[in-house]
Amino acid sequence: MSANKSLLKIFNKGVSLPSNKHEQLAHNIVNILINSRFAPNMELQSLIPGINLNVTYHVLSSPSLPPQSTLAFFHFLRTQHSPTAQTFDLKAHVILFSRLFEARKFASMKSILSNVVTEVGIHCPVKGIVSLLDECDFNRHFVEKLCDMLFRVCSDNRLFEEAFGVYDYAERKGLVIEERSCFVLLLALKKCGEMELCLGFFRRMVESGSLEIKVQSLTLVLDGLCRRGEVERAMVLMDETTSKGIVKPNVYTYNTLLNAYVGRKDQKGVNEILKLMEKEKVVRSVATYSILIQWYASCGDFGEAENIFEDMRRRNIKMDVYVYSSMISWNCRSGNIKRASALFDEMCQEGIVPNAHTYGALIDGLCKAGQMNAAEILLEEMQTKGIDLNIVIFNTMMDGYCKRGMVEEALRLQVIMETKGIEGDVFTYNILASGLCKLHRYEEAKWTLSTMVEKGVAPNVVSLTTFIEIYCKEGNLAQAEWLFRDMEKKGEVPNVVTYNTLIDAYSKKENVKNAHILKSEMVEKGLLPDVYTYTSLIHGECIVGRVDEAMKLFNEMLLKGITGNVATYTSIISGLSKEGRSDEGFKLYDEMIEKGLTPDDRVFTALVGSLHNSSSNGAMQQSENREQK
DNA sequence: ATAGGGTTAG
Repeated sequence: MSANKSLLKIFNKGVSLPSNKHEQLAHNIVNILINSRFAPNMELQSLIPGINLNVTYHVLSSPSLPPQSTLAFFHFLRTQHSPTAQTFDLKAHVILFSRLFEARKFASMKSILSNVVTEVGIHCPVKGIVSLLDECDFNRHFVEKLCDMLFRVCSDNRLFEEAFGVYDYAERKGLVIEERSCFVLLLALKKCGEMELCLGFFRRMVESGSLEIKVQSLTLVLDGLCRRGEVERAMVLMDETTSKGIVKPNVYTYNTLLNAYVGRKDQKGVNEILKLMEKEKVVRSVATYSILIQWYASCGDFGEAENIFEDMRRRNIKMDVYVYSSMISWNCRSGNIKRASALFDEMCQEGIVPNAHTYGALIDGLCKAGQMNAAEILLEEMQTKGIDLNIVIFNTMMDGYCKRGMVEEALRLQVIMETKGIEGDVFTYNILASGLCKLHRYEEAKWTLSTMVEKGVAPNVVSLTTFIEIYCKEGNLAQAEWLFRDMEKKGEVPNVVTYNTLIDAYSKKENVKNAHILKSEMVEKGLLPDVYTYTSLIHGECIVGRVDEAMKLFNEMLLKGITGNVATYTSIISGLSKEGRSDEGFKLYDEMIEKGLTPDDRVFTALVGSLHNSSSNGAMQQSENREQK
């Protein structure tokens, strides 16, 4: 009711006299609308040329017209083009909003507001609406609601400047923006990666004092910080807000922080959160257990991961598709495909429906184990169950084929994928290129990597490293080195693998000097040499006959806590054998067995060969003893 | 409303 009083006030402002004529026309229109049961008709259409803004204001604010008809009239104006005058503007919108507000038609209000805010034709719609609200003496509840809605619409449309403007206005006028709306802004800011703004706004929310901060808002901000690696800042923020009793963290909050610490392998942090949860008597959820499984599995402690899983059963925690997918994935990664498959069957029996992630994990496991037939069966099962094959599944299958040298099958899948309307991504092209490279089909590999650029897919470090690898394999180290340096100029950062690729190439070309230079360079850049770096260098030193240098590198590697793999031992044992140092060779062979590594033929050949060069017969004796075992 | 799961190069 009081909204109508205000309407007349707005209406009178800036209306040029005489308005009688306009008033009369408005009156006629209202009558036509009422008589036509509020549906615009031909008669109304004929009046269009006479309608101007003043007429519109009158019609929209007419108390005798029900809000539904006001809305109908508004839509009618939008679809008609007047040859003589503008028929509606921001002010008309605001009048309409006040009518819709009266009728509590909030959904219509919001959708029209959203159109206004995003419409290209209107200059500064948000500022315009705010100043209209400011100038006119509207019902306070209406202004508050419209501000809240405007704020939310701006947030939804990522118009952050405007949203802040509305918030400033509301704050100045003492109007309340709902917490839920603030949450929408926080969410949008986080999604856009605007974490500083997000955090800043959260602080404003806290400082406003008039808002009851919900735990969801806090958790969202903490998660945003954690995802940027700023767990410490997140912890400080949680301390600040919880110690003042502003908001109480729940299991989601703790899971967020726990997950962040797990992600950075921070044992102390993990323990701290678990302790806090216990202290605050926050009960662990399925997600908490899921994160703990991740924690133990990523530390390589699969036994403890299984224990957690069993513990969940004992505690009657309801399992879900996340826990099973994670367990399946970890079992696949640790090479236990049987267990992974059993878990898959088990979840189905328990009525937990596997989704694309679950299938993805198992298919990847099967592909990596070389069981392409089983993977194909699962792929078909997905289709019969109506689970959409996504690009990750296709990439996984393609990689499986490539790893087995079945590039044609991978290419066939690429075609199927494209006919399904899924365009290849950077993974697809990298997988195909490396598959071709493995088969020494370098021209096709290069062609694949060039095609991706034409298709608008930006190459990443992996693509460029593969390119470098191709040049290396072709024996064109100059071109490889050029691409490597050019990559840095382009702002792409070479990683450990990139360096390893070149180091390996130089080592194999017996240019150990350059290989060492690259190793120093990567260390300078803060990249940590890994088992591949050392293996390449050791191999390089061995083939140029500097076995002592190789041994030095080998010990340096162990000192850094890096364990050698089959290739490392093979290289060093071969190197020692060639020099006839069979005692040392056998010693390393034992070490290798102790570490659970399976030696391949090359190791045996080398060791047997070493005996011919060896002056020690003890070694021969040892070897015979071994064979008896 | 906020948290947890699957893919790539040596």
